[in-house]
Amino acid sequence: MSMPHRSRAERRRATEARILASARRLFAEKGYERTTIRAVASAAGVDPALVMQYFGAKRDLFTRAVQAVPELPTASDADALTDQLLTTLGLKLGGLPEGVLAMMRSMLTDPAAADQVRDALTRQIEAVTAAMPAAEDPELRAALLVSALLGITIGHQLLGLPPLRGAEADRIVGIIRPAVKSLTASAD
Amino acid sequence: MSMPHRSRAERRRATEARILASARRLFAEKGYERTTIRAVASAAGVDPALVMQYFGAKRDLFTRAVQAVPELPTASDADALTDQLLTTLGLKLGGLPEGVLAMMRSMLTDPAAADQVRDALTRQIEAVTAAMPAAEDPELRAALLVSALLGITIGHQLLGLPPLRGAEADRIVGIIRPAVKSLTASAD
DNA sequence: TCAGTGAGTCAACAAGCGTTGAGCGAATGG
DNA sequence: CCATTCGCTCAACGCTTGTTGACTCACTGA
Repeated sequence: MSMPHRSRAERRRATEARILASARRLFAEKGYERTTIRAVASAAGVDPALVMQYFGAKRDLFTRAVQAVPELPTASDADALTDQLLTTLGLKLGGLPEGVLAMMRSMLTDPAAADQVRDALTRQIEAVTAAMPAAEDPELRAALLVSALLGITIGHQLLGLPPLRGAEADRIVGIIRPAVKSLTASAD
Repeated sequence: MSMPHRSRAERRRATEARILASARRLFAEKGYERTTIRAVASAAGVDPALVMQYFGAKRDLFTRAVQAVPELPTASDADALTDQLLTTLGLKLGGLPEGVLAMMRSMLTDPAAADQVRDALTRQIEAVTAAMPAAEDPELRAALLVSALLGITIGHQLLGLPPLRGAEADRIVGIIRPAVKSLTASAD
């Protein structure tokens, strides 16, 4: 059934990956505080002490579990910007990676996660500001736009708001896109 | 200096109120899990056991601390609806009550808080849906609208996103209101 | 074959948590 | 003035948590 004989290094990397995957899943599901090392270990079929041995401390495990997907290239025109926003916040391409969900889940109750999200969103806001034609208050408008999309992501992926829960991403994007475009354009 | 002689009942109600206020502040600041009974008691200048004696259990204290402000009357026309939405999500009238902030702070990591927020938002969504002219997908549009405003509230009150942090509510409302109105109207 | 490495387990620690029951001491009311 | 109530504290409980050090034992490489 299983792979017959793997080298020690292979097995080690496999267990480490299994632990990391369990950690990501649980962090995304329950957040930092309510996820215990014991639960991660048990989900990975391993002793709690091994988790510490491989990752050092719970905080380090969390850091490893949520370390960001590579930054998207800065969009130049409004259409590309819209797509970038929708993708970054997981409204396209079948949801967000579990690590990002874990970070979002913990951002309101864990200061470290809050800092990380704040930084990421600030970068997004700067990109949107730069790509925005000379409207009044471009920074504020960009921040409001990004926050609004964040809220939709939360309602959809983290809170499971009934009408959003069942809706496919395409229908959501279909409704949002024109609104986003009208906000990034200079007209109000 | 202080009130000279208060009755026993008065003093008791005063301490109970002090405990509840401390609980609200800490729950709003740190969320359910990271707020300890000991911290609440210490902030209220009181022994932890007294908190239990007055409120029964930590969960009950939380319930008391976040019990909702009275529901707003359902708006009939689009303008009133917009105002109601902006007010409910704390974007008008100088921020949200601390109990609501506490509920929001905990909604991603505490299942009970999540349920309560989901219910409150669902009611809001139903109100918006009902008040919306016959557009396509009114429920989905309403849910997206409410989620977007929720996101703005989070970015503003809970995350403290730099460009939103300094902005007064009036400027934010000034930018949002036309967008909300254009979304609640039937045109897309 | 055999010392040695290293993956993984076991048992325990200290700290912090929610929660409890007994007790103190001042205000109360007759 | 005395017995009682009651707001409040004290000290401790049982439990869970992150974390650690010693141990086991299968596999490695010479």
